[in-house]
Amino acid sequence: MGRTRFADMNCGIAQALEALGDWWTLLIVRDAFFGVRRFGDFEADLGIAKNVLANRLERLVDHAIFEKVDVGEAGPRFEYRLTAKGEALLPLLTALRDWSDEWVFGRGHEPVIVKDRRTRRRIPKLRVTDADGHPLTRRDLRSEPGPGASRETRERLAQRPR
Amino acid sequence: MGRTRFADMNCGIAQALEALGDWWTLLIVRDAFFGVRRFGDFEADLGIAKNVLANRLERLVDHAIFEKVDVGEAGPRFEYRLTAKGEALLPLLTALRDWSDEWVFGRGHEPVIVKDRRTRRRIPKLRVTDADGHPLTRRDLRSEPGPGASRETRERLAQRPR
DNA sequence: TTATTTGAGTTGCTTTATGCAACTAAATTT
DNA sequence: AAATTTAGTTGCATAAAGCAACTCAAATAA
Repeated sequence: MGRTRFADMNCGIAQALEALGDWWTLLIVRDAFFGVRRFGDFEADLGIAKNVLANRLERLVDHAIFEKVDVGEAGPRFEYRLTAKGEALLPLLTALRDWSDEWVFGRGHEPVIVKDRRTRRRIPKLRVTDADGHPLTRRDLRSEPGPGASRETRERLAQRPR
Repeated sequence: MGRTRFADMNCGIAQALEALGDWWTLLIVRDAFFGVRRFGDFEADLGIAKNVLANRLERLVDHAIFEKVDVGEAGPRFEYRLTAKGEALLPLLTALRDWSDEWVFGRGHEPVIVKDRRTRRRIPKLRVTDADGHPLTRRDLRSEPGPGASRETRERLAQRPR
């Protein structure tokens, strides 16, 4: 039967997890954001098994998050580079780090601080806000079916208009 | 040996994935944001196996993302409720949805649209910005060791000051 | 009062994933 | 020609996920 995949779920979160939810995948993407590009560098930095790394990189290329480039130097030499779709994961990685900086390590115990290269000031934490920039919580939100909603999505949202 | 765990990595992203990175976990949290609270409701909504659901709920309670409450109605009846730490995952879920709305479904094909309950206006997409609200990309950022940085983290950031 | 139903799991078995070590292959350097 | 480097593949052991059947406690129905 294999593991249940989320690819046919009519939900953005499920779709993102289908591409990114395997063990190791987001740490590989994190490394790419730090500038890692080569198979051997991912391997050394993460301590991941070669076969698992090869599988994850293949999947990331299939999902057009990475692009595999032959840099034809000497012997088999490739680079895995972030595409625009991959670079667009910056808010996701930031949300992960924000959350554990606050709730796992605690304020004042962050291992890494991310700053604006120009101004050298910390970047503010991501917040969900209304159109005027006022912070919102789960209870302030209302989910409605969008143009791509399936019948199931419509029914579910009708039942649970929260 | 068991699967490599990320708990001892000195990195916020790794810590978040340690708590949230198992298959199904973030879909369970998503359901909780939609108001699901009972074992049977998670099960029916997700189509997840009972034993896997029980394991994920236990882990989420261990990580203080859910709180297990005996609502003592009739027979064994419990609710799994989001804690403050769990509610703080809103930006993460939003980042996941934002990303696939744009890069998987495409604009105009979103299955679900999230609005401000009061104003009925869509909530803006999350963006990583500088202190003045100007959008930043990966290349505009610089990671520095924080107060909780280990020696390894310091060395790594010194080598790769990107 | 016994039988049935409901919610919330647990147990056992099968199939995938992951971890680990050894091996391959192409091009380069010694 | 032999050794090295990079990027894998293959084979085997263990852990995780899927599935069905079973448990257990309390309420409800017959």
